[in-house]
Amino acid sequence: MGKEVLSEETIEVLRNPPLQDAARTITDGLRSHRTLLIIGNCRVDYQGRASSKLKPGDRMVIIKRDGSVLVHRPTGYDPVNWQPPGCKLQAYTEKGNLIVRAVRERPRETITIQFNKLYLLTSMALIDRGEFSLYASEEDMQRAVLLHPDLIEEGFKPITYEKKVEPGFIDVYGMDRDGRLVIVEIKRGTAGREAVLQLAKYIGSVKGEVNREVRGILAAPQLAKGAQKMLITLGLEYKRLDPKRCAELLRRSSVRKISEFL
Amino acid sequence: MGKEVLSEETIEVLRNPPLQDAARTITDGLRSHRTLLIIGNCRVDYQGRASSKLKPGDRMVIIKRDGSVLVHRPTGYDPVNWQPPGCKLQAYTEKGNLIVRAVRERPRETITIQFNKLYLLTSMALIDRGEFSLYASEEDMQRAVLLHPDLIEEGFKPITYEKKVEPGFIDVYGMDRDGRLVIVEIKRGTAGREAVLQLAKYIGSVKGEVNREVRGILAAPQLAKGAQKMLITLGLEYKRLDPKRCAELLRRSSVRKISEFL
DNA sequence: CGTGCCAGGTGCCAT
DNA sequence: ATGGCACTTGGCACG
Repeated sequence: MGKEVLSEETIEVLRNPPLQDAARTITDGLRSHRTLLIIGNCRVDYQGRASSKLKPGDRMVIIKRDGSVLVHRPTGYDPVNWQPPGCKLQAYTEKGNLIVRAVRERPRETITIQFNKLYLLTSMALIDRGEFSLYASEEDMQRAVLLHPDLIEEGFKPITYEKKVEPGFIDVYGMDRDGRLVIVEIKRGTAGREAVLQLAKYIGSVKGEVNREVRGILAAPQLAKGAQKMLITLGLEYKRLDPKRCAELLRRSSVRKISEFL
Repeated sequence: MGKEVLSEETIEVLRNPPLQDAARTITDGLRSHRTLLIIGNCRVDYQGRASSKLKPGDRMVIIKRDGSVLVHRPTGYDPVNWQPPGCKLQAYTEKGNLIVRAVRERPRETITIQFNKLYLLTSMALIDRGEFSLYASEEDMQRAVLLHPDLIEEGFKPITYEKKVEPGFIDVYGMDRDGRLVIVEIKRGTAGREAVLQLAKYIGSVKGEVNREVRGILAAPQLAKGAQKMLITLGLEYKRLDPKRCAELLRRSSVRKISEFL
């Protein structure tokens, strides 16, 4: 797989450009579907499902090649104004201002950005084919196990989750098909010796309370080398549990609240 | 009111900077709470409520002065990775890469951005005190109803708004021309089954308290198909209410404070 | 297409 | 801190 590097020519930077020049560069950029970044002082109007007015201030405007538009203030996670992908754009000067207008059909919405000064204009041909993967959180995996106990083993029946014992909280606490107590420790990533130790501590604690056999199962996508040895030594078990599969299972189920399970 | 213009010195632009220089500029920028814009080739890791991996590609990273972080790909409305305001940041080089790490406590979440090449680095002191106003929100609709109760029906008299009952808050609570209690639930978009359910819950709660007839009216611009059926089944009513029209009515009236109505 | 449902939702305001 | 809920929610899956 070759590394792709952007050549210098594919990124154009104008500092404090005259608005006329800016309009031309933006129009060119829009035509060739480049990514545009406009930083300057502007006001913004929005008309659509709702409507809004934003008085002048310094903002960053991102125009992506799929036609999405983001207007960002210097604070906050959310864009103050925006347009989702697929809208039609135009840029021009009018009465000494640079106007950028983005129109979306269905629903009909318009945002109009009016710059009186540009600090920076960047027109870029960014290349991004990097794969993105999102994995479930440990909480999600816990939910999945409660919802589908067979993920641990056939006949497993959860009794509680996050059960408090002396050393901490047991992820899932239940019973196997033969009525033996089972403690499940879930890890989202590769489970190391530390996880095994954690599980062992819980088992010790529970054994001290109930005085009968207690099984311990470490559920994780992968087991570190040293961890396997340790598991065997301590008489504990391992069950492969894939975060991605857990996430899929949850997506299919409509149960959201963890408290609805038991 | 004087117009504020950013002086040229308050915006620093580095093109294709060595990563060492970039790390220094970013660290300085973080300390002085400037807005940072980093464009380059990077991979991103996220660990927190969930976890994610993003393989290398060209991205735009915005670091705002409140500690929010946005990683944007060249397409899409959403940032591929992010951190809400208030997180702790650091930047440094390691093995020839520029690392930017943003950590949030409660919930503990970390994103790590690893650049192998920067195309552009901008450090800015943006000034934005422009007021933002949004019209035709659900709050506007509520205000409009309080100001012009006839929007619901002739003779409707509001008693309270945002009345707290067991399951939540009643948007508008009042009485019809015949002295029957009325609960109004307002939605600014198409009202679905969920909205009907919400209304039904409030009615149940109020009926349990007052032991007399209670009408329920769902006010929204549109009713989803399944919702209509459900409304009829539950003996509830629908009143068309347009957010834009509400905003219009408010503009004509000069009453702004919602507390001045009752 | 509309309708429903999830999101690393985020944000705002209440107790 | 937790709860309730709106959002120009946006996004996706599904009938």
